[in-house]
Amino acid sequence: MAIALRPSQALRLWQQVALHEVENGMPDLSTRQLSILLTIYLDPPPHTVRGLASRLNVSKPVITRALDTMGALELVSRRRDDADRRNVLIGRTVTGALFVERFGDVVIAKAKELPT
Amino acid sequence: MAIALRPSQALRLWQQVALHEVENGMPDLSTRQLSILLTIYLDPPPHTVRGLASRLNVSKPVITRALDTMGALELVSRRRDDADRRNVLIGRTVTGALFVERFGDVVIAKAKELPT
DNA sequence: CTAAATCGTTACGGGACCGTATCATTCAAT
DNA sequence: ATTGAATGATACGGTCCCGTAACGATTTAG
Repeated sequence: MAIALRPSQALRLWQQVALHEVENGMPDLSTRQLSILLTIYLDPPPHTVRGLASRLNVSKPVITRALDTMGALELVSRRRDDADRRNVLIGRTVTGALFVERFGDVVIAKAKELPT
Repeated sequence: MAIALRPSQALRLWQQVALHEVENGMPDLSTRQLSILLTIYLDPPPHTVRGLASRLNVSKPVITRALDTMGALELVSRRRDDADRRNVLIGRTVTGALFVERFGDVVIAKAKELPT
């Protein structure tokens, strides 16, 4: 079933989650980075630079740079595709899985606290 | 009443909203910037640099820089406090109000599309 | 009236990101 | 074998942001 949100609830939910992330010193990911990270963890693999770039309607260097940064944070991994060695397959990491899982828990918790 | 979200719904909602923002070329705000913007528009004024800094548990320059950037985007405004001219009062703008309102609509729309 | 405290901004060196253009590597087709 | 296309990374100049420290302006305290 679909989730029905009123405007004040939708915005308050986003604010509470964002505030929680900032207050707790989580990585200050941009909307782009977050969309890439969540796509990697939610959509079925394989994920490639070109695929993500066209999915998000951005250039390839944007994806490469985001992967550089999130790779340094160990949120995602990169490995060559043995079948076609031009491709880079983007994968999940333990750290990234924990981050995403925890993030989902924060959303759920803040949604539960929303006033009527 | 509280909103009950399952983990897959919570994460999928965030992904869909983030993807929508990126695809449509909206400003690529960081989590910090978003939390500041939403706090200005959702919490009762007055808002000051020091108040936001302590609310978010970050340093004052972080707030100043975020206000610089979002001010250039005309999402927020700054004016001196006549009562105490050390203070800067942070206010809303027409552009910012439209942005926030539209963002809320995106959240609501994506929540409505969530699979059960 | 002077000294301390407060507020927001700026300075600094360093890192991350931008868009565009170009690159090396790899594969596919002739 | 050679050409062409495709993939991801890199180079470039420029902008934004970081954390720390200092700063000017203003208010408050003694």
